Amino acid sequence: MIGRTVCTGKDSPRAEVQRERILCAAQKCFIEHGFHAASMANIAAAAQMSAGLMYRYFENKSAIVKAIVERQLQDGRAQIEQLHTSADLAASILQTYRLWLARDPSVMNPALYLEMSAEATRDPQIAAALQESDERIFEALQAWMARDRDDRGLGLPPDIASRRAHLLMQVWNGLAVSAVRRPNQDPAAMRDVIEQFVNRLVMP
Amino acid sequence: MIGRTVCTGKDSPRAEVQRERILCAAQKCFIEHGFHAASMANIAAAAQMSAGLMYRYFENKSAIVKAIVERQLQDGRAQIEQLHTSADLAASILQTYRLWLARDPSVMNPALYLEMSAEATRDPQIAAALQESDERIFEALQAWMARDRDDRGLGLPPDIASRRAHLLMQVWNGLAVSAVRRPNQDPAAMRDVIEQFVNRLVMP
Amino acid sequence: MIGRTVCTGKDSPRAEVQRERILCAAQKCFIEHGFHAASMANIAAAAQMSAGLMYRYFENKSAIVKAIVERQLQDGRAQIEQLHTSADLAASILQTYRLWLARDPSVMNPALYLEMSAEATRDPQIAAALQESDERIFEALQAWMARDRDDRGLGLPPDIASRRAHLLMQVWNGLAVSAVRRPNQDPAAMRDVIEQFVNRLVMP
Amino acid sequence: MIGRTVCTGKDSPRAEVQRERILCAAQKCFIEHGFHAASMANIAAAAQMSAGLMYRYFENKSAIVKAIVERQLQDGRAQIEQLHTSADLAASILQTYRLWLARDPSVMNPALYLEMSAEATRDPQIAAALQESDERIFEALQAWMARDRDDRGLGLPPDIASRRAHLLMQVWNGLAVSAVRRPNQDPAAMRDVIEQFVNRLVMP
DNA sequence: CATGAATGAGACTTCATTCAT
DNA sequence: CATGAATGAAGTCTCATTCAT
Repeated sequence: MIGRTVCTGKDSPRAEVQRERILCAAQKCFIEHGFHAASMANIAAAAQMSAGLMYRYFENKSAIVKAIVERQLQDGRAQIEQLHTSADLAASILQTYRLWLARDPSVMNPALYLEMSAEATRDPQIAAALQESDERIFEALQAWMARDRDDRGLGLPPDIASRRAHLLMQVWNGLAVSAVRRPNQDPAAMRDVIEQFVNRLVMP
Repeated sequence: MIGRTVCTGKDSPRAEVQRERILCAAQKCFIEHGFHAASMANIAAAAQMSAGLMYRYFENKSAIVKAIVERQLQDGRAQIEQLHTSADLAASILQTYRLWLARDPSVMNPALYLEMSAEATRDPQIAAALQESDERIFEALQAWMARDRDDRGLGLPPDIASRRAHLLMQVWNGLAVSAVRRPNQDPAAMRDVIEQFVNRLVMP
Repeated sequence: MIGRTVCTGKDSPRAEVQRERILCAAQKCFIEHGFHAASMANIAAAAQMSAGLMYRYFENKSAIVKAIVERQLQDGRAQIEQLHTSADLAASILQTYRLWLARDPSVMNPALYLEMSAEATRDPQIAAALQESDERIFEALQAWMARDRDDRGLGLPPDIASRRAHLLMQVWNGLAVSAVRRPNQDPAAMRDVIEQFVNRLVMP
Repeated sequence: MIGRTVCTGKDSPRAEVQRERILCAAQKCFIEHGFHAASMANIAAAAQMSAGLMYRYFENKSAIVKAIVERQLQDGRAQIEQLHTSADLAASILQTYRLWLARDPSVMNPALYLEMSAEATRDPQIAAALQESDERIFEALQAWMARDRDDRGLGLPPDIASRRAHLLMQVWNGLAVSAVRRPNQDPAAMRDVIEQFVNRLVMP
């Protein structure tokens, strides 16, 4: 212990790397099998480690689920933020939809999004996490819509901004459902739908 | 046995009644626990019958899930049909949303809707059922929007009708997600959102 | 259901027989391996049934342990009762000690007796069961010692009866410990010890 | 390395200190959780060292258990020896009982005493250790009772000394059981019981 | 000397499914 | 037709022990 720099413990970089491996594997398994059907053994195999080892980094399976939920929410918020920082809202939404259809692993997975939403009706912790995240999204969208056009906002009156933020969230959610239910849909077919919608959404 | 009408077999009315009991119980259990966490024993208890008996009417648990999925799709289509037979589209959508928030058991359950949508990414049969149902919904909506106003339609040109049918479906899906993720939302708060959306949706 | 007498459920004779099988097996395993080291698989094998089936009759392993504890306490009380209904107390105690040394399965097992006593320091439910049982034993002994000699008692004054009841319990416990720790002891060697003790115990 | 006394190996003072730490921790854990339920991780944490390190000083968990058993036997013998070196036997026994009830960590722990006695029926090594220790205790007690009163003995004839030594051991064991099973007993309530017993025990 | 990450066996428990009654 | 007892596989989780660092 003396004169030697050890680097262990639950906060060590090593531990962080392991947690990361587990979460990557878990995400893959949850997408493939769902939260309940994916087993700890599945995840361990995907993470190339023994099942027991995972319990060094996560208290139990539920903790892994929670962590994945948290991640998905983050990924979702990241995608939403791109919307109102992009010059072309319609193109941005369409791109999101494309990534969902392509099951791009670097963005929120829409199937997980639905599954964790359903799970929220059974698990209060998940429900709370989702609500909080949705709240943050809504506020960010509304703020952006109400902000001055000079300040990269839409310059809408607050009450209209609120309604449109809500509507945008519904459509965003709806597209996530669509991406899951109609995975072979040609995203181009949605281009006009989205453009028309956006045209009216941003209309003063 | 003489003078008595024997009425057995899988298509007897009795069998139909039993299947019905099982499906009612299953729906309740699936809503409460999810497809995977609900056990055959749970369902049997809810249906007030033995677990073994259920296998006389359904090949296995998966068959019950499939049947519930079919039912939910039917319930969903029934709700959608109400939309374009109603005089007031906005009120009708809002009412749908209200029922979802109230977890009214006589209509499609939005949590199940999300869960089975997620499940569709894993089960091709479910995926096919969903796609077909969505297709039918889309066509009905588009037909209604394209039909003459004299004939209780919206009288929109076909390409516009198509886009707006798509958009309506996204919003409908989005509201289902909302009903699950924000179960304590005051439905009245959505009234203006929906009305504004509908105003533009039905605009010639 | 109609016109047929079914006999199932958790209170059926069948269930009682199964519970008995499980408890017999469990007792054997607990004696052989101890409460913790005996596994549900051990018990299932000894009971010649699958491990899962045991959960139809007992909620969990702990419930089996509790049931065995309860049984042992009953067996112990039965042995104690024999003491003061017998004409020859010393012979009766010696016989108890003999049975313990012989590991006679029809009487309280002294090793289990010690193990469950130790377990009582960790499990409040077990502790409560033991205390209650000890209380009943003490009161029975004291009552017997205080009862008139005409009424098959020892005719001792209450305070003396109380002290001697306590002392008898200590020796009884001590012999149980002895039976476990010195299993090869010749019981005859204890005859005089017990007789001398009893002579003075019953002295007016 | 010149001029420095290297002091390693299994017999170094350092090693002895480590073993001591481990045993202290193990005793605490065994008392708290029992031999089986206490984990090596528990013990390591209590000893403030890594789990792996313990294997440098003990071959395995069983070796630690054995060492603790030896310790308890030593502690027990130390308490017994106090009995026949004390002027007042009854007071000495009562004091022992008091310390047991108080769970004083500096004396033999009665719960461990019971647990290891039970374990002796499963583990021949433990059984042998216990028998040998009991033998030594018995002989010491008997010798004391047979020794001349001038030589701080009781001056009893050998055969009587033998019987009374046995009886004393039963009562001693019985009090250990009592301390475990009736932890809330007021020790003063046992005073008269013990005094009466001792009066007759030491009677010529 | 010391760590704690890693493993593999095994513990408890649940559950879909079958089948004798 | 109906039961629920029974099984076996599988799931979650724990833990003694080893070993690279």
